[in-house]
Formats: sequence, structure tokens, C-alpha cells
Amino acid sequence: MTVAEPGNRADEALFRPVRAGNPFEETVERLLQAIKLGVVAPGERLPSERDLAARLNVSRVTLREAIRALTEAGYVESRRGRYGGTFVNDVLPKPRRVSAKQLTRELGAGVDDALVLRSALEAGAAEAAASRVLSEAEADHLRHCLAETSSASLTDYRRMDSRLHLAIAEVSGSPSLTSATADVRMRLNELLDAIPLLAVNLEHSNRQHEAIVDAILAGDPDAARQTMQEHLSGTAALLRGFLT
Amino acid sequence: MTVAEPGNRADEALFRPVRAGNPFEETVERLLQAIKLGVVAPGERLPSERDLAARLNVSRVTLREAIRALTEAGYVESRRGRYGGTFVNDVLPKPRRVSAKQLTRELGAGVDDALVLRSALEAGAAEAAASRVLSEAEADHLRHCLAETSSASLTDYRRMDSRLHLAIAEVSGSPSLTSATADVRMRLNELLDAIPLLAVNLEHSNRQHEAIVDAILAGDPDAARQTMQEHLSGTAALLRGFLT
DNA sequence: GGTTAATGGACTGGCCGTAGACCAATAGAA
DNA sequence: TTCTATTGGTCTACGGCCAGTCCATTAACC
Repeated sequence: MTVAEPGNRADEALFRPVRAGNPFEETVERLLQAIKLGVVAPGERLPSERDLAARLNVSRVTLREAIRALTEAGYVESRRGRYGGTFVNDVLPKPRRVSAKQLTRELGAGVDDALVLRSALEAGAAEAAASRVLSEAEADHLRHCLAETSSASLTDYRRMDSRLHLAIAEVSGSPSLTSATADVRMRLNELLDAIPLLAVNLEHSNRQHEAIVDAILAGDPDAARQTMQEHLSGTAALLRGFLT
Repeated sequence: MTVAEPGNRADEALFRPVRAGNPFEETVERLLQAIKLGVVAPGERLPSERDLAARLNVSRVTLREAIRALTEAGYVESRRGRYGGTFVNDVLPKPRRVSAKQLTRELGAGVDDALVLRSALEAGAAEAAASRVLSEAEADHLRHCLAETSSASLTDYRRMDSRLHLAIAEVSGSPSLTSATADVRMRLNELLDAIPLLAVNLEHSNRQHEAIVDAILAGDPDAARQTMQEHLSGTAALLRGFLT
């Protein structure tokens, strides 16, 4: 009996793993996301274990194991008692510096995958954000992140940059878009860490950031998308160049 | 001691549940995705249990439970022996027809969330696809899906339409983008099922589909994004209108 | 007709994650 | 100073999921 086989095209995208890892690993990853993307800054406190466990939909035991791992890795510290909690360390561990060659081998075609996805998500977010009427709080938040990024030191720049891009995604009004943006940014994080930060690039980035935020606040979707697209393609070209 | 609290903005997107449900539920959802989005057509066979379990990264026991659920729901049937397998039924169960009011209550603000995300993903996918040089097989696949969608009956239209949109995402070259597109499409599926299909809308959609595919095949990213954007905004307006 | 390879079907032991309760510490409030 | 609410720290019983193994069935092939 001859049977029509499913076309081996989209299957691989749909029949991908249902879960990336065990709950413990995923929880660690999520907390690292919040720290590395600057959503919870050094010195700030994470939500209480009971609260976090409920939000992440994991047991407190599992969450505590994840926190313990982060503690041993030097990311956070816990204090007991009322008004205690788990706090992000003021000085974060240095990301391991690996060679571009090694990264290429590790991630391979995943780089292009992530770059294409990132472009779609962030350009779309900028466009959507500019199409909305922002509340005063949202506009302030955007301006605040922009200012902090502009004046960030070299060691803080990546985190503040991530925070700004996330802020743009937030004001798109789509939480899913924000989550997806955070995820793809984490995937690119390792790559970006392998590229030296140059002051001149920083200057260029800051100017572009300003143009993007201006377009969003001015309510100009086309300009917002356009400027974001250019900003991203710059980083993408840089990345692809380093990973030849 | 006063401590800087994390801004209650992006946290909710980052501290979202690490998993939507247990492996069983997620597996069912994934298989339904493949069936409802037309990736595995009626009469076609799913990959073998051992193969599927490995790809989805779940145990065979769990996968079998999921298949059993789909069997009882009338989606698939299994046959033993060599050249056997699990086959998608020729006639699929009718989607439950719920009122727009009920849907609004169930999904609430999630509709806008999904629509914004969808717009970003699919417009970005169209643009990326048009920016690539497609292989002959990819171009053929695109044309094939387009033709099948154009000539689809009312009962098949939604599935073929989904398949076409997925095909566009596929040729963007980013598997992650394809996955994300499939996911958001599933979220909107229920909504779309609540809206009556009109022949006149179908005609309009078909013309737009053709324009999109043409732009992609011609390698015109701006036109591809533009036409896709228009196509999506039509559906979005229809949806928002019905869910007032 | 017999052989064979691939498939669905069924069972078992073990481990990870969960829910829930309880303990210990801490800083503000009374 | 005492009280109290909140937080991290600990333990236990239970359940779901998993890896591995073997069985039952089927259609093509020789």
C-alpha cells in the first residue's frame, strides 16, 4: 500500500522538541534572562520564592534549586527574614569569552535563524509601538531606558542596550512579542559577547536608538520600522562578519 | 532597608510560566497543530511513534497517550504491522462553534496580543523570504500551496490557507520563525473558526495570496511585506469587528 | 508459503518534580 | 521590648514521566 508521506518541509519546525530541558534548566535560563537583559538590575530584588514559583509555574523546590545554582555561579544572594529575599549581585560574573570559531561550530546555522527572527520581531515591535498611543508612563520608561543606555559604561552597555530593546518591545502592547524578543536576544547574547565593543560603534548605536525612540514617540510607524531595521542590519552584518 | 523594586513592566513577560502544561498536553497540542494547519493532510501518515517521540523529546508512553486522545477525538487512526502507522482521518471533527461573545470573554486581551505578534512574524517572514534566493523546490512548494488554496473548498479553505502561510514562513529560511508562526496561528484558529467564511472574502484572499507569492518569487521584499501586511490587516479588522 | 523488517501495543523499575506543611530568621510596628 | 508578618530553609509522600525491553501484527519480498 502506497501512502502519501508528509512533505519533509515544515514537519521539522512543528515536530521540534516539546521542551528544551527539564524544569530546573528552564528556570535557571529564565532567571538568567531577567538578569542579563537588565530587567532586574544589580542590587534589585527578585520576587519572593513563593511568588516566583507561582508565576513560573514550577514548584518552590525546583525554583530554589535554580536560585542555588545562580548563587553558586555568583549572580545572586539570598537573605532571610521579612524584607529579605534574593538580590542580584552588584558585580556580575564575566561571561566566558570564547572564540568566534568555536561559536560558529556550536551554533552553526542557528545564527542566521536567530538573526532573521530577530529582525522580524524587533522591526515589527517598533512599527507596532509607533502605531499605538503611548501612556505617559510608557513614554517615560522609553526615554529613561534610552538615557541610561546612552550614558552606560562599556561594561554595562550590553545590558542597558538589551533593556532598551526590550522596552520597545514592551510598548508594542503585545506581551508575546516581548517574550519572543527576550528569547531571541538571549540566543544572540553569547554571540554578541564574543564581539569587542568599540566606542565608535557605541556612538553609532546611540544615534540610531535615539532616532528609533523619536519615531515611536512621534507616532511614525514607517520611520520606526525603517530605522530599527537599519540598526539591526548593522549588528547583523557585524555578527556575520565575525563568524565567517 | 529600602530596596529598588524591579519595574513591574517587563517582568510579567519574562516571569511567565516556563511550561504551558504537562508533556501529555503539549504533545496533543503539537499533533493538533500539524493536523489543523494542514502540514499532515487527511489520509497521510504521521511519523512512527519511535521517531516522533524522539523528535518531540517525550517518551513513547506519553506520545502514545496523546495519540490515544486524538484517536478518541476522531482525528487519527492507527494500524499495526509493517507499513502501518498512525493516519490522519479523511474527515476531521468539526470545530466547536462558539459565540463571539464567549470567545471575547475567554481570550480577552489575548486577541490583540496575538494579532500584533502575527503581523510582525508574517510580514517579517514575507520580507525575509523575498530577500532570499529560493531553490526550485521551495518555489514549487510555494506555488503548489498557492494553487491548492485557490481551488480549496469552503470546508478545506482554512487548512489550506494556514498551510500556505506556513509555507511562506518556511521559505524565510528561519525555522524559529516558522515555529512561532505556527504557534500564533493556532492561537487565532479558534477565533477564525467563529467567523463565517464568505465567498467574496475568499476571492479577495486569493488575489492577495497571489500578489504575495508573486512578490516573493520576484524577490521584492518591500512589496512582499506590504502586500502581506495588507492581507493580514484585513483579517485583523474582520476579527476585531466580530469580537466587539 | 515462508521470511523479514518495521510498526503499534504493553509492561516495569526508577527518578525528577510537585504540593503541602512546617521550621527559622529577620526587621518593622505597636 | 514584644509582637507579628513575611521571607528563605527543610522535609515528606505522591504522581507523572522516562528509558528500556519484550510482545503482537502486518505487508512486502524472495
